Amino acid sequence: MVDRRSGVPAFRQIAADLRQKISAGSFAPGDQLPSERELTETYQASRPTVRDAIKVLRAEGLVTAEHGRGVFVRPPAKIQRLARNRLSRAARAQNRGAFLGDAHAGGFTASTSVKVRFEEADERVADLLGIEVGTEVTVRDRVMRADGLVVMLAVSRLPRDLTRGTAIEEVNTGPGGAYARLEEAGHTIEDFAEIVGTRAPTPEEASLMQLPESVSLLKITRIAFGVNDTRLEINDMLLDGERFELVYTWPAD
Amino acid sequence: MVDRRSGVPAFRQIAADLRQKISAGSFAPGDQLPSERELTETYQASRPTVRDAIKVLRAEGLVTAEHGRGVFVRPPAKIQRLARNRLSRAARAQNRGAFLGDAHAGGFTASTSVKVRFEEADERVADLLGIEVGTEVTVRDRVMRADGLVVMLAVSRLPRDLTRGTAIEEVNTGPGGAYARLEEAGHTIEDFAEIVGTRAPTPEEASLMQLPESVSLLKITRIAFGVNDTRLEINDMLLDGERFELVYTWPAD
DNA sequence: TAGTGGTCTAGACCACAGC
DNA sequence: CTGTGGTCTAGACCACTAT
Repeated sequence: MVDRRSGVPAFRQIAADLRQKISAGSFAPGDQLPSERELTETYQASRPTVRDAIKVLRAEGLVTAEHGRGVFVRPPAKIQRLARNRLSRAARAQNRGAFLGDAHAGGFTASTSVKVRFEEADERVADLLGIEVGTEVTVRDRVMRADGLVVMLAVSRLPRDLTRGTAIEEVNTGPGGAYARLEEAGHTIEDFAEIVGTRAPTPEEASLMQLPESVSLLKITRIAFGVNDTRLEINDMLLDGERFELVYTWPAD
Repeated sequence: MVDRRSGVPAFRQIAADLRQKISAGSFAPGDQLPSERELTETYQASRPTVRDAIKVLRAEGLVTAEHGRGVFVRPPAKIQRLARNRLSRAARAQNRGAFLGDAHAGGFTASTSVKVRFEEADERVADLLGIEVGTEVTVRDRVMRADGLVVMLAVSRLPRDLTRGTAIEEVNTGPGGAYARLEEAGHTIEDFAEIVGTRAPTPEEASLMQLPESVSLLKITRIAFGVNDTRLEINDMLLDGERFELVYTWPAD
């Protein structure tokens, strides 16, 4: 039950006990936990105290609560590793864009929905692309799904001068994706940079990606460099932090 | 103060109002918020409701609560970018290990505390280091501080065969850090790989890093490769996700 | 000592899911 | 309809900080 004299708050003891039962397999992935009212009996605690315990487990991503249904043990996320060589020309030559290449490697079926629009560069975009604020940019707004679930949001922006007359302004960019079209148009990609951070999802992102609000997102900004430090594209990506790992490799000098 | 008929929970309305006041500057960084008892008066809500609102702001990293003192507005996080060239031999030649090199670049004063111990490789460690389970490994357990605040936890493990008789088994590894000692001992580092993910902190990590429990951590596993795909070191690092961004660059094939 | 946040209780009513 | 989680109340006592 709960040791009232231990100095450890009751809700933490309850959380620890439930956590242990989950990892020991007493509650299997997908199982429903006892209802909050039942747990008040089990642990001889009030309902807010039991709820505080469940809040801890939710923040850890171990369980999800579904209003009107119950609290369920989340299946452990299948980690999908995204390696930097997903951007290789070899992969493009096999007709795949970056995400479809990942899907191929990860063994899941992928689909994307794309919207193309045009906008004027704001300060951040202008700075990253090395252009003037207000310059027209082509925006490709993509939602990636794996086995039907939304796993990634990506917004890429290119100076419109680079995309005019190419399939980059179409929903379907054709074999090899936008990078292949860029290089066909004579804009060779010399280097990539990725800036990786993490943040909590906005409520809209949480519902779109069907995530509990407590899960954190991996935020990646990729910059594609051309010759002479020109910037060809920036791509802002958001991934479910529990489902993805990123792998980077480089030679030691 | 709180619109009871809007359908929006009271604690979210209160959180939104306080958030707005913070971003508008009514409460400046470092300022103390009104006490929970005062806020119950202001918003005509019970104390648990007010506390739920504050919990939201804590989860967002906007405020911190200090027991017995009050709730304070957190200074906005200064993003520190860690670039892959932090591991260059050039930086080591300037007498700095990776973290102190970062500190130098970031303009903050850094300190570390180190504990060295020895243990037998568990399954994960053995797999990553390419050794047998149970092989003795040297463990360097480090806590990094910047301007006094804990910003990073790092645990690196090396096969003990590589470290015997070197300063890697000492608390102070000497100029250039453990990587410099490895190379002096003839173990040239050929490549690095980093696996980047994110997760919630355990309660212990949260208190050690003085973070709200709901903030997410960047989790990095670095592998240092020697010749012929041998593994020289694995380094498990945890960083405050709000304060750090990682930068990786590579040529486009 | 007074004021602060941390924890906890024993209820209440609501919204949602499923039979 | 019943059972679930979501929200909320009006208190209470404790632990910590500062004076």
